[in-house]
Amino acid sequence: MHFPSRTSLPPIFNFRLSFPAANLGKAAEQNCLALLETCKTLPSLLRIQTHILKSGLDANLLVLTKFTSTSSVLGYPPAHSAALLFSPTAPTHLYDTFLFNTIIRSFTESTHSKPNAFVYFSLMLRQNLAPNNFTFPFLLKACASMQDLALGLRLHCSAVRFGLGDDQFVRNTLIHMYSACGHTKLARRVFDGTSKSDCVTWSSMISGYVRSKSANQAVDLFREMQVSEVRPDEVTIITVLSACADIGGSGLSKWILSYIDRENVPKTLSLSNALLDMLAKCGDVDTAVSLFSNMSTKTIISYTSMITGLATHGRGREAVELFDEMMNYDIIPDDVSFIGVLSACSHSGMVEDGFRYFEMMTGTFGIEPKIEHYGCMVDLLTRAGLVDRAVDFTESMPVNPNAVILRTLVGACQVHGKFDIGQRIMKRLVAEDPTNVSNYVASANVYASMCQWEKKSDLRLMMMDRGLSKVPGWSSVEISGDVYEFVAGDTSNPRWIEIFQMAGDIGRYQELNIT
DNA sequence: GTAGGGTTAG
Repeated sequence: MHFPSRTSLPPIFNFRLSFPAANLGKAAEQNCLALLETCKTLPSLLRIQTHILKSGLDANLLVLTKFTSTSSVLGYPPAHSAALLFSPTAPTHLYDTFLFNTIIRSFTESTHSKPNAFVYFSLMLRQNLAPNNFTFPFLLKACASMQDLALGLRLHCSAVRFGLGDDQFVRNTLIHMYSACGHTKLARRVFDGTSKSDCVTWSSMISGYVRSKSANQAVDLFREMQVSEVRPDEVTIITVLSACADIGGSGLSKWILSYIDRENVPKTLSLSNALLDMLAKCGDVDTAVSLFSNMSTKTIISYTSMITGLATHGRGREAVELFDEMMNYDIIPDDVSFIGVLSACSHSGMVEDGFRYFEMMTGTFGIEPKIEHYGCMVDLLTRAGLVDRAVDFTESMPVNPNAVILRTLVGACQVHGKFDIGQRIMKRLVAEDPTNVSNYVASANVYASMCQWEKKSDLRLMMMDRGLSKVPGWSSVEISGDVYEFVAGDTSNPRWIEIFQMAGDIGRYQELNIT
């Protein structure tokens, strides 16, 4: 049988097979090999492959090598390379959709070899094997995590061509794929075209809205779901909880809390984590703390949510203590938890502690700092009034500062009267992203505090010249359970009088220091 | 052997 060369593959799926360099520890690798030695049949090999993948190791190279080295059992010819598994001399009667699906899934579950899934998809098509309703969800999921919309669209077409466009699993994964690629509208189109929606269909679309920062739409859709026949499950509730966390509406969060009690939604680890985060983000830190202390198992996510929650409410000392407690329980901190602890230091003026944790991150845990971590450090220094040190730090960073960091610096220069440095960074900021309005606003504030009104209006002209306008800041209030968004002077909402009164009340409470 | 979920600087 003629076997296609890589170059004759359809160009849309023309990926090159690639394997990451050995990314297993030596002990783990030995362990895998020992396990693989015990396989004698294809099903046992597949079982062990699944086991290895579930243990979080990117073991595809090992597994595929094993496919070839167990050739006497499986009937494959010996080969040195995994890519030769499907060599021209391999007995093609062993090829079936199930085998390809298994290989495709193993690649989609790996961290560094996802594109290989598409190589095998191409090979599968070339063998005239029809993909089934298991194949597309695997591929679409890989597509979603690679955020490759073009590829996703082609897969969608392909699924339709194979008569799987209406399959429930395929449709649900399509919704996820489109929203993961940032196209909520396309996701919604698939959602609206679904004749029979199940719980996953609704949850996928709701989480799509949460992902695109449209929490209100997520909640609206959840309300629609309740009218429909479909019952939400634990995952749906977790998704709605994260929408509540984004909105910050306390009535909504109270409602969801009573819903969880009423419907006896089991308080699993994931649900408790989502609940904890929602409570902390909605300002109910004390309830979050008591929930956290009552949790029987706590993961790195539980700790990070709690640390971040404490940090944003100025309880930096407690956040730092919790971080240390976490390490005492042998939970290894990750990059996200370091963002939490660094921001705790920053919000509570703990400069030296911040530097200690920053060094611990690289020194003890070998975590490469990301731009967010550098951002925390710049924030830490500027909040403490150490503007010069912040500027030096920015210049010594191995990565270029992004607009967020530059805006932080410009703001600090304005507050602390470092106008000359401020102006220098300002120019860089506007050059960095000339379409971002907040860059001009940050710069205009510096000129304003220097009373250089002409320069400020020059900036304004430059913005108009480039077709930019300042987006008004909007606020939101909650009146009897509904969250209303409004801008200054906005009377378009039928309840604007109440909104204004409440906004006024909030202002007075602040003046009187009542919360 | 399939799909959706919880933590990320200002």
